[in-house]
Amino acid sequence: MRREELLDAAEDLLADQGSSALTLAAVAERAGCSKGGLLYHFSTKEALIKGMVERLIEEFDELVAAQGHDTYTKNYLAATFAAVQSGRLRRWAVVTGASGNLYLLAPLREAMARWHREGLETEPDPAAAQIVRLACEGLWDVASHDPGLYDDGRYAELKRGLLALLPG
Amino acid sequence: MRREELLDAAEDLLADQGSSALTLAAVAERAGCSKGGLLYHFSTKEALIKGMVERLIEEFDELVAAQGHDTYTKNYLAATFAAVQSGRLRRWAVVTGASGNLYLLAPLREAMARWHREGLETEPDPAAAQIVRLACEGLWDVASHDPGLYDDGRYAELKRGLLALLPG
DNA sequence: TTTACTGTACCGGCTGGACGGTTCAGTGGT
DNA sequence: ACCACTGAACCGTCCAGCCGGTACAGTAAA
Repeated sequence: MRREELLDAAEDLLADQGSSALTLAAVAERAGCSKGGLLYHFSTKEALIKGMVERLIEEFDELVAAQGHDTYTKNYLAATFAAVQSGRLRRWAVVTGASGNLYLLAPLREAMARWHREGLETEPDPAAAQIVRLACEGLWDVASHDPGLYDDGRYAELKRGLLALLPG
Repeated sequence: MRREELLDAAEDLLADQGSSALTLAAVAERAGCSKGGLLYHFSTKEALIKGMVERLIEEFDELVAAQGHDTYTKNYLAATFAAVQSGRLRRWAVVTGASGNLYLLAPLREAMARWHREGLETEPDPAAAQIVRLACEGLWDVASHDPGLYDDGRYAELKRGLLALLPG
């Protein structure tokens, strides 16, 4: 399926050249196909961006669900580290791609609202859970702007520190 | 001085219409002046964006310095809450404005790298300080995408919770 | 097993419009 | 006389979306 490769190409472009580099021609070239081929899969530029946003949300939700802990926060924590360390879910790239029109960003904002509320009140220590989730958010942000800040050892240490804040 | 108003207008536009709304004509109109007047102060669009980025960094650094705590992390925490709750420093808007060309974003990335390293190792509990700073980062992010998530009471509670993680 | 047809996937040239940036002759307050 | 603009005209570039075409795989009647 060429669709995924086109989304990857768009994210590549955003990640290493910024949002003004996201033109249909550039995406097509990066993916090794023609503009017409790109427009066959995504009939407008907006559709392409929507595609990136939806994929990001779906994949992260799946990643959270795939963790085997007993609270949403712990799963969220594990998923965040998995996403950030693998570098596969480039959230910042997608956000900047969608930042042109706010309604393209709306699904992501809704998802974020969900990620920071889901199951919060039923957790053993809601205040700690909230802090951990915010730190995860911050980690994602910092890691995309300053990739060299943490190495694997630092990540592991940080993860232990965050888990220690959570009861159980 | 019209300069500040022009920067405000640009941020307004970014905050409530997204980055593609940032055109010279739109900024001028929003600020209530002409395109010529805008170009009198900022001779190119890049200069305007650079202006926003520099102002954001300077104002936040001043805000941190203006707090009276005994560690950088505590000052950073207090400054973040002040910035987020007042809504005056619209970091997200500035970031999206600058996300078109990565070199415009570079000063902000350097500033972030600094904010997450400065004085970290000399603090009483570096691991806790790191978590608190990441949570601040996350708070800034979440607050800009989901402004309704926290009210004043929640902010106060969260701030107490974060301060409690720091020794002293 | 040839022919005719259908749908899918993809190509690439073209154009209309928007936008950044420039210039310049005013204007009004100080 | 100078600063801080105004307002409008203008230009060149860039780019999204359109559209006419191509290649090919499957399929099914004759």
